[in-house]
Amino acid sequence: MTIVDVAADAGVSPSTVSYVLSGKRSISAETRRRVEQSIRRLGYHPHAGARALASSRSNILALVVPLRVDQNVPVVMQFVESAVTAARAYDHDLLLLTKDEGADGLRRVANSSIADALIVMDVEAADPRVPVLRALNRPVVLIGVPDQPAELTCVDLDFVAAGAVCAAHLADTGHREITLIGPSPAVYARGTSYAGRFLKGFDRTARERGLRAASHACAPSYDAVRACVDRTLAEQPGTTGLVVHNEAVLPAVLSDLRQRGRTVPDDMAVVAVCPDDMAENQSVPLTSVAIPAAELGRTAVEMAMRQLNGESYPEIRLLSPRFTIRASAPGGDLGDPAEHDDPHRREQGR
Amino acid sequence: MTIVDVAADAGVSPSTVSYVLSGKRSISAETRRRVEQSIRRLGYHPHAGARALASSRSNILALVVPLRVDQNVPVVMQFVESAVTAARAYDHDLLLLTKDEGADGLRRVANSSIADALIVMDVEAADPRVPVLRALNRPVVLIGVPDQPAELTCVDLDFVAAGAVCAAHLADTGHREITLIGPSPAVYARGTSYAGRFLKGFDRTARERGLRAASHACAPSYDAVRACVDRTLAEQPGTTGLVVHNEAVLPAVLSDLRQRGRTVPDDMAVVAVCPDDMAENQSVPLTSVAIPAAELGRTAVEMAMRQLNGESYPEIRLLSPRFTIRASAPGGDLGDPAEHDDPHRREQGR
DNA sequence: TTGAAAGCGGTACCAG
DNA sequence: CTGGTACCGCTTTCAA
Repeated sequence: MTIVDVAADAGVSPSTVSYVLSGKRSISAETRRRVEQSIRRLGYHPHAGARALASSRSNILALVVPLRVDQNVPVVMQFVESAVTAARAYDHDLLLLTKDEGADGLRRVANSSIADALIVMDVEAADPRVPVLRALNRPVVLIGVPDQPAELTCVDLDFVAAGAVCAAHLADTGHREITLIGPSPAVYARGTSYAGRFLKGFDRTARERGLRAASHACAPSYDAVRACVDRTLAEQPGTTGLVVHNEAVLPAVLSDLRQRGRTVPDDMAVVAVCPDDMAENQSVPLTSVAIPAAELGRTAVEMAMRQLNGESYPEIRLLSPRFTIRASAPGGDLGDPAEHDDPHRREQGR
Repeated sequence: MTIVDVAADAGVSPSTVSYVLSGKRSISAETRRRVEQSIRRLGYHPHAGARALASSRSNILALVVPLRVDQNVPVVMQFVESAVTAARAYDHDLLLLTKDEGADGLRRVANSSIADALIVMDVEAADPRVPVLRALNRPVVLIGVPDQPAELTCVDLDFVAAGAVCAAHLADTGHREITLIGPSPAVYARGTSYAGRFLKGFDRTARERGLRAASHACAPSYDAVRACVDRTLAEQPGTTGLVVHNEAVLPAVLSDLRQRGRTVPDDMAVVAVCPDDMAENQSVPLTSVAIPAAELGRTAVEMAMRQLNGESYPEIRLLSPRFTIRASAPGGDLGDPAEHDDPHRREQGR
């Protein structure tokens, strides 16, 4: 089944079939009808390789994901799902690469023209892949913001704002001493920028609002969580609010608090940074900043497509956090214990 | 940068360069050295489309995954990770498709020669994609076993054996009344075969060992878990052993039991079906049958490659379950309460 | 509005 | 052991 067969069947030339498919020149209604019918009748699908060779477009986007299972699993999945869906809407497919392939993998995929553009997740502050990507001469979209993003398009959640919103909510609802349970030490060690950016927003807002604030990295295990809470209660026993920026330990934190006899939210308010469905499905529904994985995936694909069409110049887009109040850290208007009420609290979102 | 440039640089013909790359005919050491050096110096990467066109091999495997976030998330991720890694070892890349694309997506990818072979996860009993796959005339590997697998290669965990092992362990350690908390009702509704197969092994073994056994589907929410445990305790109050074949609700089950004041394993033994790292990282380490996601991914790729090389005929391969005893349902030799000891217990694995 | 034909960059057959 | 070259199937320019 080639374009020649279709052309013969429809009684036109191959180029006409090609143009019917691509819409790059006008075709009489009658001709189009005949060609489309032949295509359907014969079950014709253009050969991807031939098309890529002739047009220098593969209609494939490479997606580089951190497939290490150490963290973020549901976030990565949601991201990937929305990215493939968005890509299909632009008639593109997604090729999956792992972070392990490193810079060589990027070069291979780009230089062999397997992919038209690259989307790279989990970008670190001084990511060695960044200079390579810049030299690739192909559209690139980074998820996350490296130290030197020059000339590269980036998109990410505005983690500074997210940290600020979490601290502000606790301040608004009367808490005076709060603690951030952050990502695993490994994340800080790798210099993944979101960890530091979130902390920055958290710290700054806590300071501005006159709160006493601490923060601890926390590995994804029950023992690490226990140690982390131990430390919190020892160093800052007056802590009444926890911000958990680490999806993997959410169940552990809630379970640990329960074992200590601390009720959420009465003895300890908890604000999380995680996908909404995860926040809704804990033992206590969690007040949270949503990680907009789906929106990031869709946006990344759109930015890549725009670059492919030459309609875009480098840009760093930070998505505003969406904050949702649930049971684990109610707003002042939800009838929580009056002693924590604060008449000066702000609006819930931003 | 084309093969002609490399040939000129090395002072040989294009075909020689091609043969150096493919190894399909013998090349003198000296020539090979010169060609390889030119390739490196020029940073040459063969054009994937051109290669696919000429050789009718894209070196791409299509992987169809259930990207709905409703469940299985870590399992799918692990599977995908090991599949990409295995594919790279065979010099192939992975194209990601979602189940949503359905039969049309399979036809598109196969007929346009984007992919050389297809690996399809989450296959249902009467999956409408199965006949389509059979007609595709390309290598296919199914993860899961449909009702009519004729002519198609399948690989999966031996869920019948897995269900049997779980029930047997509880029987071996003295339990007389046990309950299976199964997958979400949606999974049964879709007719995903693993649910029924596990139940079959569980039921049969329970019967053989003279146990009283019940089973309930369970949606992935705290409420559903609570209802499920309520029902278990109401209908069969003597239940002392739970088998949980539903990764999503594991934390909820443990948390619910704790809230009811039931200690694991003393008041209630728990056996899970889940990946090992998940079993190890619950509030109580879980005795479990491992879901061998990584092994499945690797095996699926190997089976696909073997078919591509014409070295294989249709086969259904069921991986034997690997059972690991941890704290939530100790073996008789682990010093658990003596009243549950059973001198006739068998070996732990199979 | 349509057709003819020259590539796109490899592969693999046919020669030598 | 190596070279020459006819394709692979589609896109796109040039002509009509």
